[in-house]
Amino acid sequence: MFYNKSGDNVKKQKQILHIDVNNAFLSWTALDRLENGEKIDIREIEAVIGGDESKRSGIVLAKSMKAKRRGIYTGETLYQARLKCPNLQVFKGEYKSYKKHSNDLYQLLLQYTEKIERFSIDECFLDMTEYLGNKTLLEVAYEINKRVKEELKFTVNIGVAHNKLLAKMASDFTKPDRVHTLFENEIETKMWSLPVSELFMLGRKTLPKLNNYRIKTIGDLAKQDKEFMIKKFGKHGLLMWEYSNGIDNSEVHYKEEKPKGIGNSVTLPQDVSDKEKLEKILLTLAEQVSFRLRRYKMYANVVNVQLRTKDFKDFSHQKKLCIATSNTKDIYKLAKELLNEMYKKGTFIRLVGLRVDSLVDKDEVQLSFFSDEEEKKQEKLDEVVDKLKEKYGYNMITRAGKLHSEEIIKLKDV
DNA sequence: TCTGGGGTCCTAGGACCC
DNA sequence: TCTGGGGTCCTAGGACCC
Repeated sequence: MFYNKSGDNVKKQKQILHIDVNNAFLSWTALDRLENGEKIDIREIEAVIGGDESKRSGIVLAKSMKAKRRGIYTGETLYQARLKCPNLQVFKGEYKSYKKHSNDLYQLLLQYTEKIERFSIDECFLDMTEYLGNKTLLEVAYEINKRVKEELKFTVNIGVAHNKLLAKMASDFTKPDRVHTLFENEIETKMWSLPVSELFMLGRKTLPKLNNYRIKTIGDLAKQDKEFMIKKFGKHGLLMWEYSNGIDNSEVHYKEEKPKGIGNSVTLPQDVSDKEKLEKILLTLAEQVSFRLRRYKMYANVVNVQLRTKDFKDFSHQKKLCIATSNTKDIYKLAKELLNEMYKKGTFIRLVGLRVDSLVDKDEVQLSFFSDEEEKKQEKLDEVVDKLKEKYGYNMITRAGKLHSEEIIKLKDV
């Protein structure tokens, strides 16, 4: 606690940085290629990282600055991107490599503060409040920006502010390789003139609703009556109103958190209307999901199955398990039930998803005295299979039952 | 549209209980 | 009964993020 001139308690202002890797997947792929002796730096040409069109996942995951200047944006189809840019070069990504580069960045940032929240694979929040020493927040930002460039060979944008929201908004200003401040006295000049769609947590569904109320800029939103926003948009309305006014009291969550749910889903190479096939796919997904669950040493209480039809309609059903479990067989059994109750014969399915929710730590669960022999046997089986998977790689070990679905969906490394 | 996959959080309605 | 009101749990769906 600190004191102002009148002797009142005032909370010390937080000193926050938001680090955002520029065109992360593309930059990191560029580095890997250069390392392998390739001559062309794909950051310097019209290039994107894209999904696999033959697997019906042909979308843009990241783009170079040159591709961006052609109007290509993340999430659009490769087909659309090629129309805008006929010479576009498309490259595949490698998740493992991204993880490594992300860790390299994290290790460098740890030299400045331990209070780092890994917001995604390419974004971090730093709470520098207690770690500035005799430097200013801005000086640290420039130092990090320079060191990342020199030592890690990619560039970052850094937002400098007194809360996470403003730091995040700031890092999104002009790109790449820039440091931007967004302090309270700069909100009006730097943020309020932006289109309201630029505000964090304001998505494509909310934009037209706001436009209906003649709200076009973040400033327009900030000047709305708070109660009006709550009345029209509920909690989300309050959140948007606060964000537009630069209000955010959330902390930097630097302690590693356990997941609240774990899920895997797969877009099928062809639409499927055969329930037996869907069940096989569910078994494959159940193996994947429960393997990840066991790796976290957690149990699930809820199983959720998602289906997407060929015309892109999503359905999901979920159900509580009788007892929390991480058992492949138990999770698959309930998933199959859910599929059976929701699948209408003859419907063409494009995507199948399986996720587990309401996760609890394994050692916080009361072990049942009556867990029967069959259950113990299943646990042992999972344990043995998991060990083999850890040793020889996830895809080396399969169950007989799902062999057929392996022909349909090829698993990636977990 | 030739439209990914992994998450978190919120809302609304129904069941059930007091 | 021509039936109140509030709390909690469960489920389905949707919005948003990277």
